[in-house]
Amino acid sequence: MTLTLAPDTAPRQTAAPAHAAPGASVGEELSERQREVLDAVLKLMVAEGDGFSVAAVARAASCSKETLYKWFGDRDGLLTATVRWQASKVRMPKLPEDRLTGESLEAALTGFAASWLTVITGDLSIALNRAAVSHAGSGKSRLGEIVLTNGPFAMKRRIEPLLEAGRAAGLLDFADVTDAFRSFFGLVVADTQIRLLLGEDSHPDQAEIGNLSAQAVTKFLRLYGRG
Amino acid sequence: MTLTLAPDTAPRQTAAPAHAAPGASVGEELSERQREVLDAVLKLMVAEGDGFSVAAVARAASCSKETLYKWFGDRDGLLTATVRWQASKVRMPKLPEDRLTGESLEAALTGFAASWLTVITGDLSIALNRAAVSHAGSGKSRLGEIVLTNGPFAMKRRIEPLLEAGRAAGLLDFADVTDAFRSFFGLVVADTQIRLLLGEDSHPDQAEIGNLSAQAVTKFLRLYGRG
DNA sequence: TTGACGCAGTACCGTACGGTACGGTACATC
DNA sequence: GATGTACCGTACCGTACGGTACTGCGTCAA
Repeated sequence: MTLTLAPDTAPRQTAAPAHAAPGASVGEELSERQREVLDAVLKLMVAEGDGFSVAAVARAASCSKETLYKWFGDRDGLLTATVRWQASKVRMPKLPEDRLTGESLEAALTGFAASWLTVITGDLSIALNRAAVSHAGSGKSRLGEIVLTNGPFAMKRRIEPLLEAGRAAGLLDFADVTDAFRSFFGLVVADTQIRLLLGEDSHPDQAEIGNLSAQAVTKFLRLYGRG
Repeated sequence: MTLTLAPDTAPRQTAAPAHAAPGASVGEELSERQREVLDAVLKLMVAEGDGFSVAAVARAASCSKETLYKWFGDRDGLLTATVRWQASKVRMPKLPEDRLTGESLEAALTGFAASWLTVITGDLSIALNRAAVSHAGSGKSRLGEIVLTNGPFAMKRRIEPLLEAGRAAGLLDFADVTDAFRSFFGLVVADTQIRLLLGEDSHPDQAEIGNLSAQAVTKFLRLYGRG
């Protein structure tokens, strides 16, 4: 299921300049060529962090700076469109549709955990999170907000229904779903993300991610499972 | 207890230029005036992220740019010295010295949790972590490494002995101390740090931190406690 | 064929910043 | 009182970069 961004996009900031990022909201509104350009930006971000120049983007994407400014307004608009474009590509595992059982709940939780760990340990996610974190510092752009919306908040919104369903089915026991989510997030992510963001290069492979996920879910169920 | 940095400092990078950061290692080696300057830098980082200019530092600290360059080599040296200086100021709660009981273990863990949450939710920590994260991206300086050493790794080194002691006293049960630490970290920090780094301004106060810590420790003990 | 248009390529401009140099002052040492 | 040292304040330099303007080329429509 696609992570739709539109509903979270919030009121477009005060008096957006007329030239500002026509297709800055979702992938649908971007031309093929524009998506190519944004993919080039993504590559650059992975390779060099967000320290690249607009000229470098133009070079990498074989397009002119003028076009970049026409399409995206300014450097920030370009970054914002890039982050949105990437966010629109992220998928999450789907929820079980029929009646929950202990097994299907555990499998769904493990699927989420593994999917989440795979995303946040990816080079792309690391690069985007780094950019968002530094921009959040200088309060100049809304990258932080966007990543927050499509990162932790999106995960929360996706998982909480599953937890509620587990409770409704008598499989889970908790008073506060936010608290349960917090524990789930913590057990799954733990110190992995911050260590990667700070530059440790210990990317777990799929096997390790599988282990970590399974262990995290086991612990979660020991805390919140019923029976 | 002071967080000594020297042992973790590792081999000074290849062929350090002659002018490079004489007092860049620990607080002890900095003059009063230098510490004043670094405190000014800390203030600037909290206020503006790491986007400030060296000229701004000179202005804020009432000293000349030339002096800054003489003392710290270049802008990176200045940042590095600042991060080290701050790290040297952080204290952690001390371990119980006599025989561990269930109560003293729980109290010690809760103390650690609260202390850690207090640190990472502070404006200073957020600013420094942001700077470290962005520098880790462009691989130009060692800020990430330093923060990693004095952040997650320092916490791990401090807590693991406590966990081992708890196991030795028959109060805890785990096979892998690293795994136990991971769970502890996750339950305590959860999504708090990444949300703050991404710009959410929901700083918990001391009461909330107390609650979060107690709950985290309760869960941790439910997972790893014996009896 | 002509003209409008979109875009690549590039030259250009203003500015901000890292880093250096220099003049001036306070203080210490002989 | 002369000499040296440490430092502040500021002017200065080179450069890199954000952003704009202009030129030329291919495409498409009339």
